[in-house]
Amino acid sequence: MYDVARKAGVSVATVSRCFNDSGPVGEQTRLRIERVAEELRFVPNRAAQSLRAVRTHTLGVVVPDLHGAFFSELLRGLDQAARAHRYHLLVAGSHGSKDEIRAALRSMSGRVDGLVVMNPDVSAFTIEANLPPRLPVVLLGERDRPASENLDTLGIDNAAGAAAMTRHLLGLGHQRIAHLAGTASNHDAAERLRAYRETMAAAGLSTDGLVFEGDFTEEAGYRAGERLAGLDARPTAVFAANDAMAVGAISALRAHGLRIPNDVAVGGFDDIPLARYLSPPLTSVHVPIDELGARAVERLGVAIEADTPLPSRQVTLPTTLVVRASCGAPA
Amino acid sequence: MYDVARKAGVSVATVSRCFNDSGPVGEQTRLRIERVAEELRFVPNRAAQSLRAVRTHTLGVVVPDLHGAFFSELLRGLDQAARAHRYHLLVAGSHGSKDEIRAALRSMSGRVDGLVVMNPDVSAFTIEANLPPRLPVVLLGERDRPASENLDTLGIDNAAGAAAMTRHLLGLGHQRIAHLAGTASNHDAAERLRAYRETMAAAGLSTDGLVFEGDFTEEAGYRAGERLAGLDARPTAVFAANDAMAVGAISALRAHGLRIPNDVAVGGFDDIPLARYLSPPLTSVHVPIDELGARAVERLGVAIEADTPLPSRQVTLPTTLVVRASCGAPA
DNA sequence: CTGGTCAGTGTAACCGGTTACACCGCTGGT
DNA sequence: ACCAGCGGTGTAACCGGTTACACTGACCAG
Repeated sequence: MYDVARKAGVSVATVSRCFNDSGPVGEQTRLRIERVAEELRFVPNRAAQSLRAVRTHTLGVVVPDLHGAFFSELLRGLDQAARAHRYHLLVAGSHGSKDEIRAALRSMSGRVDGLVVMNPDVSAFTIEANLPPRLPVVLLGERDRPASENLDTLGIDNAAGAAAMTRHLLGLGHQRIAHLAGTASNHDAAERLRAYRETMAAAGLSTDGLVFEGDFTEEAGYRAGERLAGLDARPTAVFAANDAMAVGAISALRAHGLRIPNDVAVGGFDDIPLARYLSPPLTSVHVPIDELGARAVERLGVAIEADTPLPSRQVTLPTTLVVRASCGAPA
Repeated sequence: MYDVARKAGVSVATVSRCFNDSGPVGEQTRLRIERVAEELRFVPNRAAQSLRAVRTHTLGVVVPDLHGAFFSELLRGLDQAARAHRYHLLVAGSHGSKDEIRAALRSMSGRVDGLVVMNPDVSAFTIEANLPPRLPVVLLGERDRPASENLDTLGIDNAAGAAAMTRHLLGLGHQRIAHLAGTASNHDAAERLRAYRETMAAAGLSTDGLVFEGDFTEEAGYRAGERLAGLDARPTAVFAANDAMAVGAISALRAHGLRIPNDVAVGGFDDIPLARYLSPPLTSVHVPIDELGARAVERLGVAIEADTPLPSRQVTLPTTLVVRASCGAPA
């Protein structure tokens, strides 16, 4: 900037004002500065700007993984909302490791105005300890009540969704309904499993030997599907804790010559965009993923704008059952 | 930091040295500083650090969209590679608009050490004009030769992949092979279409009425599939310019009572992770998406480390045909 | 003619760190 | 006894912008 100022024969203050419309600049001067800036390919240094302005116009996002349809959707929702509020996104994958979350959070300090954190296993306490005191944070799908005022919590109604799916399958006459569980340490996964168990129990049915461990990947779904296909008392329905595992399970069941939904009915969770295009279209529990992102950004935007700590709230978004062909329900 | 220094009874220099191991600090002093820092929840301001150090340990990523399996995979590849090199990721979606690309690029200045840009329609020139002169940039899938020394180009062999797929379908005896084209302005899409046309022509076959416009989405694939199903001289095979459209097309064809691959053979492009789990598993052209990310980060890392402009290169990664069941080839 | 207003501009402090350099006191070799 | 070397520490300049404040000259109302 100093170079631009010198070459244009003005001071840095004038250049700054010219670029930000933050004060009167003579027409001639403005033109001269703009020409020189282009010539020198001057682009303001955002780090310096945010240092001085204390505003970065950037939101940080920390998610366990960048992989898969769910996070892709989430990121899209966040991106859209962020753009609408004129924010940029600084993204980090934490890969579930506490050290990496720590590093990711610390790397955000001073570079973001607010933070969206999805933390499967790490406590809110750990998050706070690695962040500057007054930074607004929205936690996605957190189990515990937030520890401080700056933490806001946004989750989805896992239990209601899982219960609805289980009841739906029960309503179709299924008795042996298997569950492909998600990553054990994950809160969402645990909730879905719990609701499945409770709903089955409420119907007087046992879940012994019907719960298969998984980790939310297609591969885990495939492996579970294979084991399931070989069972003596084969379940007549499968409720996967997410759509990716449902896809994997269907693939394995098909490979074993079983028809969906005739031989085995299948339901998923998340309702990823792809679900409706699968064959058969996948019955799933719709999660308003993009709304999750939109709400998170919204909350942060308000807190940042007002420069006031986030009033600690806990919001749970509803989930809805979306019936398609994979469960064998009549159209 | 000043507060920490005062409370610990030392100067800011000592606090800095303590945090970065950049100089000797007495054992007692170190303990005292660490205790105070934790108490005050002091986290160093990265913006200030990078301003002084001129290093940000962050790579910028500008992609047309954050949505879909392809970008999800790309982001994952970039994230993995970045982590391996101890870099963070600053992500922006450009949404194909020139203004947004401009804004995204300008927002990166001073916040990243290097940049990965995927620019479907915008010229390398536009990119350079909105970036500081010496910033290393890797262009993903760019058409033109880069304009400057700092621009590196990384692409995939679209033509070879599309030709291989077309030849494969021809080899299975198909004559009326339709093509679901990607976004018209997109370079990859154009290349795939061109190679398809040339391969068909080389086999003495016409492509009149066999090319359907699309935009890389499942929905576009579905719509094309519907039109295709209703055709009098229905194509016996479909080559979609990406897997998402293949999925959509399959869904539509199935909805019209057609069997895959018996009635219509289908091939895709990208080989997204899901492809193998579809029913039937999708024949596709494998694109080393994660390697794309890894290579890009690698190149940037070298240029940053050496603090020398990127020797302008143009690298094209090979693509390979992956035959699965959706094309009806014998196992 | 004078004082106030305002467009247009420059000077310098400041944001929050890093680091070159200076300084002090102690140890140990000669 | 003297000086080099080193551990431990402080001072202040610097990174690249923003902005409060001061200043100048033109214009205008009283």
